[in-house]
Amino acid sequence: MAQKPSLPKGTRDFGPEQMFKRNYIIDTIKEVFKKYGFMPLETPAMENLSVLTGKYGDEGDQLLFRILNSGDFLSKVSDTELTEGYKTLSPKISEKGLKYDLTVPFARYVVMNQHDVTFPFKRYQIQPVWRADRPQKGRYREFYQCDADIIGTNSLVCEAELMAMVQEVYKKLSFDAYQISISNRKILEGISEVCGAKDEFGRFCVILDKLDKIGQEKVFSELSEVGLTKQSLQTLESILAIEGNNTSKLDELANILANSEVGMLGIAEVKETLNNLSLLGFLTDKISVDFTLARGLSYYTGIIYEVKPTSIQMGTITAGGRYDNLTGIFGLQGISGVGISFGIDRIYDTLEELNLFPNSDAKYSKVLLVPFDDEAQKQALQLLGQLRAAGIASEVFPEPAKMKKQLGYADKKGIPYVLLIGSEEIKQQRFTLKYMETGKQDMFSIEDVIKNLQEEDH
RNA sequence: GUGGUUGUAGUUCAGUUGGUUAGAACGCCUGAUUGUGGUUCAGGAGGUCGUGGGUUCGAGUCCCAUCUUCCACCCCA
Repeated sequence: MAQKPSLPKGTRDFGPEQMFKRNYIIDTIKEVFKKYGFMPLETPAMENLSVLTGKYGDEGDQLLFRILNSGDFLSKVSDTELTEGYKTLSPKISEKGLKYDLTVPFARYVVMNQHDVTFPFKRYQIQPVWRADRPQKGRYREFYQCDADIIGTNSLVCEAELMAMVQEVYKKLSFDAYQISISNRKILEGISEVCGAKDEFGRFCVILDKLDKIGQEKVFSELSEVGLTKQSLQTLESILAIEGNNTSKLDELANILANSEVGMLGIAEVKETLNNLSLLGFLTDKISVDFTLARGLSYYTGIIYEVKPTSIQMGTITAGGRYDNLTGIFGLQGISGVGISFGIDRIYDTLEELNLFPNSDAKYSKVLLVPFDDEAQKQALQLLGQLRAAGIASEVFPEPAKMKKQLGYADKKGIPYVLLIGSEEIKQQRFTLKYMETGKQDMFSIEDVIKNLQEEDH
Protein backbone atom coordinates (compact mmCIF):
# COMPACT_ATOMS: atom_id res chain seq x y z
CA MET A 1 0.00 0.00 0.00
CA ALA A 2 1.32 3.41 -0.96
CA GLN A 3 2.28 5.59 1.95
CA LYS A 4 2.36 9.32 1.91
CA PRO A 5 6.03 10.16 2.55
CA SER A 6 7.00 12.82 5.02
CA LEU A 7 10.03 14.38 6.71
CA PRO A 8 10.82 14.46 10.41
CA LYS A 9 9.94 17.71 12.09
CA GLY A 10 12.44 20.49 11.57
CA THR A 11 14.32 18.81 8.70
CA ARG A 12 14.32 19.81 5.05
CA ASP A 13 15.30 18.67 1.58
CA PHE A 14 17.46 20.99 -0.45
CA GLY A 15 16.63 20.93 -4.16
CA PRO A 16 19.10 21.94 -6.87
CA GLU A 17 18.10 25.62 -6.75
CA GLN A 18 18.66 25.75 -3.01
CA MET A 19 21.89 23.79 -3.22
CA PHE A 20 23.34 26.27 -5.71
CA LYS A 21 22.71 28.99 -3.17
CA ARG A 22 23.86 26.97 -0.18
CA ASN A 23 27.06 26.03 -1.96
CA TYR A 24 27.62 29.67 -2.79
CA ILE A 25 27.59 30.46 0.93
CA ILE A 26 29.63 27.43 1.93
CA ASP A 27 32.23 27.99 -0.79
CA THR A 28 32.62 31.62 0.21
CA ILE A 29 33.15 30.78 3.86
CA LYS A 30 35.48 27.90 3.06
CA GLU A 31 37.56 30.11 0.82
CA VAL A 32 38.09 32.60 3.64
CA PHE A 33 38.86 29.85 6.15
CA LYS A 34 41.52 28.43 3.86
CA LYS A 35 43.01 31.86 3.25
CA TYR A 36 43.50 32.27 6.99
CA GLY A 37 45.28 28.94 7.29
CA PHE A 38 42.60 26.63 8.68
CA MET A 39 42.71 22.91 7.93
CA PRO A 40 39.68 20.74 7.23
CA LEU A 41 38.27 18.27 9.74
CA GLU A 42 35.19 16.07 9.92
CA THR A 43 33.85 14.07 12.82
CA PRO A 44 31.04 11.48 12.97
CA ALA A 45 27.39 12.44 13.04
CA MET A 46 27.05 10.55 16.28
CA GLU A 47 29.12 10.64 19.43
CA ASN A 48 29.01 8.66 22.62
CA LEU A 49 26.64 10.40 24.97
CA SER A 50 29.40 10.60 27.56
CA VAL A 51 31.16 13.01 25.21
CA LEU A 52 28.12 15.20 24.70
CA THR A 53 26.29 15.38 28.01
CA GLY A 54 27.15 18.03 30.54
CA LYS A 55 28.82 20.34 28.02
CA TYR A 56 25.91 22.54 27.06
CA GLY A 57 24.14 23.04 30.38
CA ASP A 58 20.91 21.39 31.50
CA GLU A 59 18.99 22.99 28.67
CA GLY A 60 21.43 21.63 26.12
CA ASP A 61 21.28 18.12 27.53
CA GLN A 62 17.53 18.11 27.00
CA LEU A 63 17.97 19.10 23.38
CA LEU A 64 20.29 16.20 22.55
CA PHE A 65 18.95 13.63 20.12
CA ARG A 66 19.57 10.26 21.69
CA ILE A 67 20.00 7.15 19.61
CA LEU A 68 18.25 4.03 20.83
CA ASN A 69 20.61 1.09 21.25
CA SER A 70 20.40 -1.45 18.46
CA GLY A 71 18.82 -4.85 18.91
CA ASP A 72 16.95 -5.78 22.06
CA PHE A 73 17.64 -2.57 23.94
CA LEU A 74 15.54 -3.72 26.86
CA SER A 75 17.41 -6.97 27.50
CA LYS A 76 19.64 -5.51 30.21
CA VAL A 77 16.93 -3.42 31.86
CA SER A 78 15.34 -4.74 35.02
CA ASP A 79 11.65 -4.42 35.77
CA THR A 80 12.28 -1.98 38.60
CA GLU A 81 14.41 0.25 36.36
CA LEU A 82 11.55 0.36 33.89
CA THR A 83 9.33 1.96 36.46
CA GLU A 84 11.84 4.53 37.67
CA GLY A 85 11.23 7.05 34.93
CA TYR A 86 13.14 8.17 31.90
CA LYS A 87 16.13 9.60 33.75
CA THR A 88 17.06 6.18 35.03
CA LEU A 89 16.05 4.37 31.88
CA SER A 90 17.61 6.66 29.28
CA PRO A 91 21.29 5.84 29.92
CA LYS A 92 20.46 2.13 29.95
CA ILE A 93 18.88 2.07 26.52
CA SER A 94 20.79 4.86 24.76
CA GLU A 95 24.54 5.27 24.64
CA LYS A 96 24.98 7.44 21.56
CA GLY A 97 23.63 10.78 20.42
CA LEU A 98 23.69 13.06 17.38
CA LYS A 99 26.20 15.83 17.75
CA TYR A 100 24.87 19.12 19.08
CA ASP A 101 27.64 21.37 17.83
CA LEU A 102 31.07 21.06 16.24
CA THR A 103 33.18 22.45 19.06
CA VAL A 104 32.83 19.65 21.60
CA PRO A 105 33.56 16.89 19.05
CA PHE A 106 36.53 18.98 17.96
CA ALA A 107 37.82 19.13 21.52
CA ARG A 108 37.35 15.37 21.75
CA TYR A 109 39.35 14.96 18.54
CA VAL A 110 42.17 17.15 19.82
CA VAL A 111 42.41 15.16 23.04
CA MET A 112 42.39 11.83 21.22
CA ASN A 113 45.01 13.02 18.75
CA GLN A 114 47.02 15.30 21.01
CA HIS A 115 50.31 13.70 20.03
CA ASP A 116 49.69 14.12 16.32
CA VAL A 117 48.34 17.64 16.07
CA THR A 118 50.66 20.60 15.91
CA PHE A 119 49.67 23.43 18.22
CA PRO A 120 48.34 25.99 17.72
CA PHE A 121 45.92 23.87 15.71
CA LYS A 122 43.66 25.70 13.29
CA ARG A 123 40.80 23.71 11.85
CA TYR A 124 37.60 24.40 9.99
CA GLN A 125 34.62 22.08 9.94
CA ILE A 126 31.39 22.27 7.96
CA GLN A 127 28.83 19.70 9.01
CA PRO A 128 25.25 19.29 10.12
CA VAL A 129 24.35 19.30 13.80
CA TRP A 130 21.08 18.31 15.46
CA ARG A 131 19.04 19.81 18.24
CA ALA A 132 15.68 18.55 19.49
CA ASP A 133 14.42 22.11 19.66
CA ARG A 134 10.96 23.22 18.67
CA PRO A 135 11.35 24.55 15.13
CA GLN A 136 10.37 28.04 14.01
CA LYS A 137 11.68 30.64 11.60
CA GLY A 138 15.45 30.39 11.39
CA ARG A 139 15.45 27.48 13.77
CA TYR A 140 15.77 23.93 12.56
CA ARG A 141 16.35 20.55 14.14
CA GLU A 142 19.02 19.72 11.58
CA PHE A 143 21.21 22.58 10.47
CA TYR A 144 24.73 23.23 9.29
CA GLN A 145 27.43 24.92 11.24
CA CYS A 146 30.55 26.26 9.67
CA ASP A 147 33.21 26.42 12.37
CA ALA A 148 36.75 27.71 12.54
CA ASP A 149 38.71 27.21 15.76
CA ILE A 150 42.24 27.84 16.92
CA ILE A 151 43.26 25.68 19.84
CA GLY A 152 46.49 25.66 21.83
CA THR A 153 47.23 29.33 22.30
CA ASN A 154 45.98 32.14 24.51
CA SER A 155 46.91 34.82 22.03
CA LEU A 156 44.31 37.47 21.35
CA VAL A 157 45.59 37.60 17.81
CA CYS A 158 43.23 34.68 17.23
CA GLU A 159 40.17 36.61 18.34
CA ALA A 160 41.11 39.44 16.00
CA GLU A 161 41.60 37.07 13.09
CA LEU A 162 38.17 35.55 13.65
CA MET A 163 36.61 39.03 13.71
CA ALA A 164 38.45 39.79 10.49
CA MET A 165 37.09 36.62 8.89
CA VAL A 166 33.55 37.55 9.81
CA GLN A 167 33.91 40.84 7.99
CA GLU A 168 35.60 39.27 5.03
CA VAL A 169 32.96 36.56 4.64
CA TYR A 170 30.07 39.01 4.73
CA LYS A 171 31.82 41.40 2.41
CA LYS A 172 32.25 38.58 -0.09
CA LEU A 173 28.56 37.77 0.27
CA SER A 174 27.75 41.46 -0.36
CA PHE A 175 25.97 41.59 2.97
CA ASP A 176 26.49 44.72 4.99
CA ALA A 177 23.49 45.14 7.28
CA TYR A 178 24.89 43.37 10.32
CA GLN A 179 26.44 44.19 13.65
CA ILE A 180 29.03 42.32 15.64
CA SER A 181 28.51 42.44 19.38
CA ILE A 182 31.52 41.70 21.50
CA SER A 183 32.11 41.26 25.19
CA ASN A 184 34.04 39.09 27.58
CA ARG A 185 32.92 36.60 30.16
CA LYS A 186 35.54 38.18 32.43
CA ILE A 187 33.82 41.53 32.13
CA LEU A 188 30.56 39.88 33.16
CA GLU A 189 32.35 38.28 36.07
CA GLY A 190 33.73 41.66 37.03
CA ILE A 191 30.30 43.25 36.85
CA SER A 192 28.77 40.48 38.94
CA GLU A 193 31.62 40.95 41.40
CA VAL A 194 31.07 44.65 41.92
CA CYS A 195 27.35 43.97 42.12
CA GLY A 196 27.90 41.39 44.81
CA ALA A 197 26.45 38.62 42.66
CA LYS A 198 29.61 36.60 42.26
CA ASP A 199 28.04 33.48 43.75
CA GLU A 200 25.09 33.72 41.39
CA PHE A 201 27.15 34.33 38.25
CA GLY A 202 25.22 31.92 36.04
CA ARG A 203 21.81 33.27 36.89
CA PHE A 204 23.15 36.81 36.77
CA CYS A 205 24.24 36.30 33.15
CA VAL A 206 20.99 34.70 32.07
CA ILE A 207 18.94 37.56 33.49
CA LEU A 208 21.22 40.27 32.17
CA ASP A 209 21.15 38.72 28.70
CA LYS A 210 17.40 39.30 28.56
CA LEU A 211 17.80 43.07 28.87
CA ASP A 212 16.87 44.02 25.32
CA LYS A 213 13.89 41.67 25.43
CA ILE A 214 12.19 42.39 28.73
CA GLY A 215 13.66 45.79 29.60
CA GLN A 216 15.69 47.17 32.46
CA GLU A 217 12.85 47.30 34.96
CA LYS A 218 12.07 43.61 34.81
CA VAL A 219 15.74 42.67 34.74
CA PHE A 220 16.28 44.67 37.92
CA SER A 221 13.33 43.13 39.70
CA GLU A 222 14.54 39.64 38.76
CA LEU A 223 18.03 40.51 39.96
CA SER A 224 16.79 41.78 43.28
CA GLU A 225 15.08 38.42 43.71
CA VAL A 226 18.47 36.83 43.28
CA GLY A 227 19.71 39.02 46.10
CA LEU A 228 21.19 42.14 44.57
CA THR A 229 21.06 45.13 46.88
CA LYS A 230 19.77 48.54 45.90
CA GLN A 231 23.29 49.82 45.86
CA SER A 232 24.35 47.02 43.51
CA LEU A 233 21.49 47.78 41.19
CA GLN A 234 22.56 51.41 41.17
CA THR A 235 26.06 50.34 40.18
CA LEU A 236 24.59 48.17 37.45
CA GLU A 237 22.40 50.99 36.28
CA SER A 238 25.40 53.23 35.85
CA ILE A 239 27.14 50.48 33.88
CA LEU A 240 24.17 50.02 31.58
CA ALA A 241 23.97 53.77 31.07
CA ILE A 242 27.45 53.88 29.57
CA GLU A 243 27.37 55.15 26.02
CA GLY A 244 29.79 56.31 23.38
CA ASN A 245 32.31 54.62 21.14
CA ASN A 246 33.93 51.33 22.07
CA THR A 247 37.07 52.86 23.58
CA SER A 248 35.27 55.35 25.77
CA LYS A 249 32.76 52.69 26.85
CA LEU A 250 35.58 50.43 27.95
CA ASP A 251 37.39 53.26 29.72
CA GLU A 252 34.29 54.27 31.59
CA LEU A 253 33.60 50.69 32.60
CA ALA A 254 37.19 50.41 33.80
CA ASN A 255 36.51 53.18 36.32
CA ILE A 256 33.63 51.21 37.79
CA LEU A 257 35.38 47.82 37.70
CA ALA A 258 38.67 49.20 39.02
CA ASN A 259 38.56 46.91 42.04
CA SER A 260 37.78 43.78 40.07
CA GLU A 261 40.94 42.11 38.86
CA VAL A 262 39.10 39.78 36.52
CA GLY A 263 36.93 42.58 35.18
CA MET A 264 39.93 44.74 34.36
CA LEU A 265 41.56 41.80 32.62
CA GLY A 266 38.44 41.32 30.52
CA ILE A 267 38.44 44.97 29.50
CA ALA A 268 42.11 44.81 28.54
CA GLU A 269 41.45 41.72 26.41
CA VAL A 270 38.66 43.38 24.46
CA LYS A 271 40.84 46.44 23.91
CA GLU A 272 43.73 44.36 22.67
CA THR A 273 41.47 42.39 20.35
CA LEU A 274 40.09 45.55 18.78
CA ASN A 275 43.59 46.93 18.48
CA ASN A 276 44.84 43.77 16.78
CA LEU A 277 41.95 43.96 14.37
CA SER A 278 42.95 47.49 13.38
CA LEU A 279 46.51 46.35 12.83
CA LEU A 280 45.15 43.68 10.48
CA GLY A 281 43.70 46.52 8.46
CA PHE A 282 40.06 46.20 9.46
CA LEU A 283 37.73 48.89 10.62
CA THR A 284 36.04 48.30 13.95
CA ASP A 285 32.90 50.25 13.13
CA LYS A 286 30.88 47.06 12.65
CA ILE A 287 31.82 46.02 16.15
CA SER A 288 29.94 47.16 19.19
CA VAL A 289 31.03 46.45 22.72
CA ASP A 290 27.98 45.14 24.55
CA PHE A 291 28.29 44.45 28.28
CA THR A 292 25.00 42.57 28.41
CA LEU A 293 26.04 39.97 25.87
CA ALA A 294 26.19 36.66 27.72
CA ARG A 295 26.01 33.75 25.24
CA GLY A 296 24.47 30.56 26.47
CA LEU A 297 26.99 27.83 25.89
CA SER A 298 28.48 27.22 29.27
CA TYR A 299 32.04 26.52 28.17
CA TYR A 300 32.96 30.08 27.18
CA THR A 301 35.43 31.80 29.50
CA GLY A 302 36.88 34.80 27.64
CA ILE A 303 35.97 36.97 24.68
CA ILE A 304 32.50 36.25 23.29
CA TYR A 305 30.81 37.66 20.23
CA GLU A 306 27.80 37.27 18.03
CA VAL A 307 26.62 38.66 14.72
CA LYS A 308 23.06 39.70 13.94
CA PRO A 309 21.42 41.23 10.89
CA THR A 310 20.28 44.75 11.64
CA SER A 311 17.64 45.33 8.97
CA ILE A 312 15.53 42.21 9.43
CA GLN A 313 14.13 40.06 12.19
CA MET A 314 16.62 37.21 12.41
CA GLY A 315 18.47 35.46 15.18
CA THR A 316 22.21 35.20 15.53
CA ILE A 317 23.89 34.23 12.26
CA THR A 318 27.43 33.87 13.58
CA ALA A 319 28.70 33.41 17.10
CA GLY A 320 31.64 32.19 19.12
CA GLY A 321 34.09 32.80 21.86
CA ARG A 322 37.05 31.59 23.85
CA TYR A 323 36.93 28.47 25.98
CA ASP A 324 39.86 27.98 28.30
CA ASN A 325 39.45 24.41 29.31
CA LEU A 326 37.12 22.46 27.09
CA THR A 327 39.71 19.75 26.52
CA GLY A 328 40.19 19.54 30.28
CA ILE A 329 36.92 17.61 30.58
CA PHE A 330 38.50 14.95 28.40
CA GLY A 331 41.74 14.93 30.35
CA LEU A 332 43.95 17.38 28.51
CA GLN A 333 44.60 20.37 30.74
CA GLY A 334 45.85 23.83 29.98
CA ILE A 335 44.77 24.04 26.35
CA SER A 336 42.85 27.18 25.46
CA GLY A 337 40.85 27.58 22.29
CA VAL A 338 38.76 30.14 20.51
CA GLY A 339 36.32 29.63 17.71
CA ILE A 340 33.57 30.93 15.55
CA SER A 341 30.51 29.37 14.01
CA PHE A 342 28.64 30.54 10.94
CA GLY A 343 25.04 29.35 10.79
CA ILE A 344 24.59 28.61 7.11
CA ASP A 345 20.86 28.08 7.28
CA ARG A 346 20.22 31.45 8.87
CA ILE A 347 22.64 33.18 6.52
CA TYR A 348 20.67 31.58 3.68
CA ASP A 349 17.38 32.85 5.09
CA THR A 350 18.90 36.30 5.55
CA LEU A 351 20.31 36.57 2.02
CA GLU A 352 17.04 35.22 0.63
CA GLU A 353 14.94 37.73 2.55
CA LEU A 354 17.16 40.60 1.48
CA ASN A 355 17.39 39.31 -2.08
CA LEU A 356 21.17 39.24 -1.98
CA PHE A 357 21.86 36.04 -3.89
CA PRO A 358 23.58 36.76 -7.20
CA ASN A 359 21.81 35.62 -10.34
CA SER A 360 22.97 32.07 -10.75
CA ASP A 361 23.33 32.12 -14.51
CA ALA A 362 26.07 29.52 -14.49
CA LYS A 363 24.29 26.20 -14.38
CA TYR A 364 26.30 23.08 -14.93
CA SER A 365 25.87 22.15 -18.57
CA LYS A 366 27.01 24.60 -21.20
CA VAL A 367 25.59 22.71 -24.15
CA LEU A 368 22.96 20.04 -24.79
CA LEU A 369 23.47 17.71 -27.74
CA VAL A 370 20.18 17.17 -29.57
CA PRO A 371 20.19 14.12 -31.84
CA PHE A 372 17.18 13.62 -34.10
CA ASP A 373 17.33 9.84 -34.43
CA ASP A 374 19.30 6.74 -33.48
CA GLU A 375 21.93 7.37 -36.13
CA ALA A 376 22.44 10.91 -34.88
CA GLN A 377 22.70 9.66 -31.32
CA LYS A 378 25.76 7.61 -32.21
CA GLN A 379 27.30 10.72 -33.71
CA ALA A 380 26.26 12.69 -30.63
CA LEU A 381 28.08 10.35 -28.29
CA GLN A 382 31.29 10.80 -30.27
CA LEU A 383 30.93 14.58 -30.16
CA LEU A 384 30.08 14.45 -26.47
CA GLY A 385 33.37 12.73 -25.79
CA GLN A 386 35.28 15.42 -27.65
CA LEU A 387 33.45 18.25 -25.91
CA ARG A 388 34.09 16.82 -22.48
CA ALA A 389 37.72 16.10 -23.33
CA ALA A 390 37.96 19.80 -24.13
CA GLY A 391 36.63 20.59 -20.66
CA ILE A 392 33.19 21.73 -21.76
CA ALA A 393 30.33 20.71 -19.46
CA SER A 394 27.93 19.01 -21.83
CA GLU A 395 25.19 16.42 -21.93
CA VAL A 396 23.06 14.57 -24.44
CA PHE A 397 19.34 13.94 -24.17
CA PRO A 398 19.53 10.24 -23.39
CA GLU A 399 16.64 8.94 -25.47
CA PRO A 400 15.25 9.70 -28.90
CA ALA A 401 12.69 12.43 -28.40
CA LYS A 402 11.05 15.18 -30.34
CA MET A 403 13.07 18.31 -30.77
CA LYS A 404 10.42 20.25 -28.94
CA LYS A 405 10.97 18.12 -25.91
CA GLN A 406 14.75 18.29 -26.10
CA LEU A 407 14.84 22.05 -26.55
CA GLY A 408 12.29 22.44 -23.79
CA TYR A 409 14.62 20.46 -21.54
CA ALA A 410 17.53 22.77 -22.35
CA ASP A 411 15.32 25.77 -21.81
CA LYS A 412 14.08 24.70 -18.38
CA LYS A 413 17.47 23.59 -17.22
CA GLY A 414 18.99 26.86 -18.31
CA ILE A 415 21.51 25.28 -20.68
CA PRO A 416 22.67 28.18 -22.84
CA TYR A 417 23.57 26.26 -26.02
CA VAL A 418 22.18 23.33 -27.96
CA LEU A 419 23.98 21.41 -30.67
CA LEU A 420 21.54 20.02 -33.24
CA ILE A 421 22.54 16.78 -34.93
CA GLY A 422 20.52 15.50 -37.89
CA SER A 423 21.20 13.72 -41.15
CA GLU A 424 22.31 16.92 -42.88
CA GLU A 425 24.83 17.68 -40.11
CA ILE A 426 26.21 14.15 -40.19
CA LYS A 427 26.67 14.30 -43.93
CA GLN A 428 28.51 17.64 -43.79
CA GLN A 429 30.23 16.97 -40.47
CA ARG A 430 29.15 20.46 -39.52
CA PHE A 431 26.74 20.86 -36.63
CA THR A 432 24.12 23.44 -35.82
CA LEU A 433 25.07 25.40 -32.71
CA LYS A 434 22.15 27.39 -31.39
CA TYR A 435 22.29 30.06 -28.72
CA MET A 436 19.08 29.66 -26.79
CA GLU A 437 18.70 33.18 -25.51
CA THR A 438 18.61 34.82 -28.93
CA GLY A 439 17.70 31.80 -31.04
CA LYS A 440 20.60 32.59 -33.34
CA GLN A 441 22.24 29.54 -34.92
CA ASP A 442 25.03 28.58 -37.28
CA MET A 443 26.78 25.48 -38.57
CA PHE A 444 30.31 24.69 -37.42
CA SER A 445 32.81 21.86 -37.47
CA ILE A 446 33.18 20.27 -34.04
CA GLU A 447 36.55 22.00 -33.66
CA ASP A 448 34.93 25.37 -34.16
CA VAL A 449 32.06 24.46 -31.85
CA ILE A 450 34.59 23.72 -29.12
CA LYS A 451 36.46 26.93 -29.85
CA ASN A 452 33.26 28.96 -29.69
CA LEU A 453 32.16 27.45 -26.41
CA GLN A 454 35.59 27.81 -24.82
CA GLU A 455 35.74 31.48 -25.78
CA GLU A 456 32.40 31.92 -24.07
CA ASP A 457 34.06 31.26 -20.73
CA HIS A 458 35.62 34.69 -20.59
C1' G B 1 9.42 21.39 27.50
C1' U B 2 4.88 25.58 27.92
C1' G B 3 1.03 28.48 25.21
C1' G B 4 -1.04 29.62 20.53
C1' U B 5 -1.39 28.85 15.00
C1' U B 6 -1.62 26.22 10.25
C1' G B 7 -2.80 22.05 6.75
C1' U B 8 -7.69 21.60 0.24
C1' A B 9 -4.36 19.47 -7.18
C1' G B 10 2.87 19.68 -8.43
C1' U B 11 2.65 25.22 -6.42
C1' U B 12 -0.15 29.58 -4.47
C1' C B 13 -4.87 29.83 -2.76
C1' A B 14 -10.89 29.97 -3.09
C1' G B 15 -14.72 26.79 -1.02
C1' U B 16 -21.18 30.71 2.27
C1' U B 17 -25.07 29.02 8.59
C1' G B 18 -22.80 21.49 7.64
C1' G B 19 -26.27 20.18 1.87
C1' U B 20 -25.80 17.30 -5.09
C1' U B 21 -20.33 15.46 -8.84
C1' A B 22 -14.58 20.15 -4.24
C1' G B 23 -12.96 25.10 -7.88
C1' A B 24 -9.36 29.03 -9.96
C1' A B 25 -4.60 30.67 -11.42
C1' C B 26 0.12 29.05 -12.46
C1' G B 27 2.68 24.51 -13.55
C1' C B 28 2.43 19.58 -16.07
C1' C B 29 0.94 16.39 -20.51
C1' U B 30 -0.99 16.23 -25.76
C1' G B 31 -1.93 18.77 -30.25
C1' A B 32 -1.82 23.20 -33.74
C1' U B 33 4.19 22.80 -35.40
C1' U B 34 7.14 15.00 -38.74
C1' G B 35 14.33 19.95 -38.37
C1' U B 36 13.62 24.30 -33.63
C1' G B 37 12.41 25.91 -26.95
C1' G B 38 10.26 30.62 -24.56
C1' U B 39 4.89 33.57 -26.85
C1' U B 40 -0.12 32.26 -28.49
C1' C B 41 -4.39 28.98 -29.21
C1' A B 42 -7.20 24.27 -28.42
C1' G B 43 -7.71 20.02 -25.52
C1' G B 44 -6.33 16.71 -21.34
C1' A B 45 -4.55 14.53 -16.87
C1' G B 46 -4.08 15.43 -11.83
C1' G B 47 -7.48 15.67 -5.02
C1' U B 48 -7.56 9.11 0.45
C1' C B 49 -9.61 17.71 1.53
C1' G B 50 -2.48 16.11 6.60
C1' U B 51 -3.73 11.25 9.26
C1' G B 52 -7.05 8.40 12.57
C1' G B 53 -11.44 8.41 15.28
C1' G B 54 -16.30 10.75 16.53
C1' U B 55 -21.13 13.75 16.01
C1' U B 56 -24.86 13.85 11.90
C1' C B 57 -29.73 11.57 7.25
C1' G B 58 -25.32 14.19 5.31
C1' A B 59 -18.55 16.67 7.21
C1' G B 60 -13.43 20.06 3.26
C1' U B 61 -16.79 22.71 6.95
C1' C B 62 -18.38 20.75 13.81
C1' C B 63 -15.73 17.77 18.10
C1' C B 64 -11.35 14.74 19.94
C1' A B 65 -6.53 12.73 19.17
C1' U B 66 -2.12 12.72 16.34
C1' C B 67 1.43 14.56 12.75
C1' U B 68 3.12 18.94 10.29
C1' U B 69 3.81 24.43 9.63
C1' C B 70 4.48 29.07 11.59
C1' C B 71 4.64 32.27 16.11
C1' A B 72 5.62 33.67 21.40
C1' C B 73 8.33 31.71 25.71
C1' C B 74 12.85 28.72 27.15
C1' C B 75 17.15 28.41 24.70
C1' C B 76 20.05 28.95 20.41
C1' A B 77 23.29 28.93 14.51
